[in-house]
This record gives sequence, structure tokens and C-alpha cells, in this order.
Amino acid sequence: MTTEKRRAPAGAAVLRGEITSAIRAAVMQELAEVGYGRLSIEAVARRAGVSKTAIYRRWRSKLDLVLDMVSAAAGRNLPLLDTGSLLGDLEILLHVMARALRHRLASQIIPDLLAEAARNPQIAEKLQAALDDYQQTVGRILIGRAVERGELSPDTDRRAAVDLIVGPLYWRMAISRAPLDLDEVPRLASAIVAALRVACLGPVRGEVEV
Amino acid sequence: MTTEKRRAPAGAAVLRGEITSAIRAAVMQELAEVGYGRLSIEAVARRAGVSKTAIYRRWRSKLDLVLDMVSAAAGRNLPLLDTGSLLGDLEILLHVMARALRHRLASQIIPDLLAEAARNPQIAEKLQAALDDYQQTVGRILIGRAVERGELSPDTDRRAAVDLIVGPLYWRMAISRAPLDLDEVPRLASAIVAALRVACLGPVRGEVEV
DNA sequence: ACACGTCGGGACGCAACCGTACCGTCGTTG
DNA sequence: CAACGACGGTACGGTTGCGTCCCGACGTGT
Repeated sequence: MTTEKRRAPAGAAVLRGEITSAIRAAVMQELAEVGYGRLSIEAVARRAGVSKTAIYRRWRSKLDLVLDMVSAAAGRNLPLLDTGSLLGDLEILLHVMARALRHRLASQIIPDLLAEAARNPQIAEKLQAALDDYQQTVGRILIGRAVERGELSPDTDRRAAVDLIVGPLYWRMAISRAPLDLDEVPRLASAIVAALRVACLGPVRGEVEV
Repeated sequence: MTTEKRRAPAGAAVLRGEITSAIRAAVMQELAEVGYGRLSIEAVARRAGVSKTAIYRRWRSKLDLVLDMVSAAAGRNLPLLDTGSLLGDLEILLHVMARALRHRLASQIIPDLLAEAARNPQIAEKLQAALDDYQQTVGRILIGRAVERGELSPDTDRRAAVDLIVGPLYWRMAISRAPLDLDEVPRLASAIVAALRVACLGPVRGEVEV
């Protein structure tokens, strides 16, 4: 089944890793600067100091290229170590998110790709996979632990919980783009804990005892 | 100072409103379909059934065109009527937001423009103005009222409060794009109220009584 | 009734980018 | 050490979009 006649590429006939890296870096830069919509192979090649052919040899198209980058980036998952309390876990998670979103590249590329996902099924699929994975991790690990500890009700809606956890910080850093002092994270974390406690109680009016 | 010699345009020599509307609608459609980055005047003209000249007569450039649309859309502000309680006000606000983000056009265009704002100063300015206005309205009116009623501490951080209010719903509907039943809004509202109550207390560890 | 002046539309030159074909180069393999 | 074969780069035709110019059409004001 495998091709026997051809011998494996060797010597000069093997992809040079340095060039591949240069392309990857250039794609990130270009993606941040002009967005996916206006991303052009020529510009990437220019910026990387590389010929277009070098790019087309590695990826079939612009879409392939970006999808590959997304997969690579989505691969590195958060460890989400256990601190013993929901509040502690949350603080760590938010810190990691905040540090990630502080980088210009990340805070420009992520919203752009998310917006693009709304109209490009392939990107949406890859991105949703990464997102779902992330959300499930957060939901299962973080919320799951809290439920085991008795900090949250077992019938907490995981999806709603994720919204409460991720939403405010994402809005602040990626949409509103207002500066966020890392000192504010603990306060945000405790606010979210309060919200999570209430979220599982259902739409109650008036005050409820805890 | 004003030009006296020329008489005002009249008759056939006046912009036809129907065509202007057609262009506006086409821009929205196109913006949702391909995004700002790939928005082309030619495509807009094609979709509107209009010549390019008709567009250039009205707006100087693509940027002008979109900026004008943003201004127009940002003009219509939320009434934010007073229900007598923070929870009630919140429910209304979230309902309005949810209904707005349910529209395909809105949920595609808004994230796209927000992402574009990260790299286009002109769009950023216009959008930030609208956003700041919105956030200030929410902050002042909604939070301000709650403070007056004694529902929240006077030294509540308005900006952090807005993050907590807007973030979760925006994340859910515009980013995660998971379906949201309007029935879930009250629960979300009460969760946010709980978060707001805690947010002004500072980074407290351990449990606090409610 | 006529002249005015902007209307909308088609055509044009220019620039950018796509994807491919072809070129000489170079390290390994037999 | 010679030949292999993919390497990276340049050049090319085709496509798309920008912004402008010129055209006949047309409704109002004199």
C-alpha cells in the first residue's frame, strides 16, 4: 500500500523548521494586524521573508493555515490545579485568563477569529471544539469540585456557570478593553462565587438564606 | 459665505431616499456575511441593485459608510425604565440585550466590528464612544438607582459592575453562541445582583453572611 | 417650455492577491 | 561520487475591487 519506489525526502529536500516557524509567527502578526478577513498569503510571505511557495508547500490554503494555528494554540490546555476552594480555583483561572488576554496578539486575534467563526463553518467547528473543551473543563473540574465540596448545589447549570465565570473578564479585556489591574481579580472572583451560589437556586425573588 | 449663485438641488437632482435605504440594508447584510475586513463597495452595490457611483455620492469611503451606520445604530439608546428594584431593572436590561443579540445580523456584526475596532482607530473611537455611553448609562442609571435605594454600597466600582452585568450574557450569545431561553434571564439577573452585592465589599476570603 | 444641474449607470486604469508552473540549488542516499 | 528529489524563489495569467470619469435621463424652478 505504501509507496515503496520513492525514498523518503532527505537532505535539502526536507522542510526547514526555521522557515515553518517564521511563517507561523508572521501569520500571528498579520492576523492581529489585519484580521482573518484581510489575511493574505502574500503579506504573510513578505513578513516572514519567505516565498509564497514555501507556504503553499506546507498548507493547502489560507483556511488550512489558520485552522492549523488554532489547533496548535488550542492544544495547550490549562492545568487548573486544585486549591481546595472554589474561590481559590477561580482566582487562579481568572489570573491565567487575564494574563493570556493581556498579550496584544491574543486579545486581537481571539475576538477576530470568534467573529469569523460566525460565518465560516470550518473555523467555527475547530473553534467550538476548543471552546467546548475549555468550557467543559471549567464546568466539570471547577464546578464539579465545588459541588463535591458542598460549595455549590449539585444541580448547578454548568453552562450558565461558565458564562458567569468567563463573561465578565472577557468583556472587560477583549471588548471593553479597559485596563484591568490584577489586584481586582480576587474581588471579581468572590463576586462570581456569590453569583454561582445564587444561580443554582432558580429565579427567586426577594432574599434567600444561605 | 454660503454659495448664492447655485440654486438648491431639486427635482431629479436630489438623493433618492429609497436608494439610500437599499444601500444601508445591503451594507448590513454584507457586513454580517463577510465582515468589515472583506466588505467591498462593489458587493454592496451589487446586493443593493445600485451603481457604485450612487454609494460614492453619499459616502466618501468604505470607512465613512460604516462609521455612519454605527452612529445611526448607536443613536437609539435604551430607555432603561425604572422598575423600583435593582433586580427588576436588571431583568429588563438583560431582556433587551438578549432580544437584540438574538437577531442574526446583530450577533454577527457587533462582534465583528468590535474586533475590527482593535486595529482601526476610527472605528474604535466611534464604537468606544457608543460603548462608553452605554456603559455610563448602565452604570449611572442602573447602579446609581440601586445605590440610592440602598441596595448597593455607594463605593461600588461602576466599571466592574458593568462587566458583571453585560459580560455573561454577551459571552453566551455572541461568543459561545449557545441557545439561551428567555426563561433563564431572571435567574441570571438574580445571580448578577448577588455578584454586585459582593463586588463592592472587596476581596473577602471565606464565607460572608447574607 | 426651457435650461439647469445632479441623478444613476457603465466603462476604465490601476493595484493587490491568488494559485501555479518553472527554475537552479543542495544534502542525502545508494 | 553521482543522481535523486523536494527545496525556496521568481514570474505569470486571471480575478477582484478601488476610485474616477463620462454619459443620457429626468424633475424642478424661472
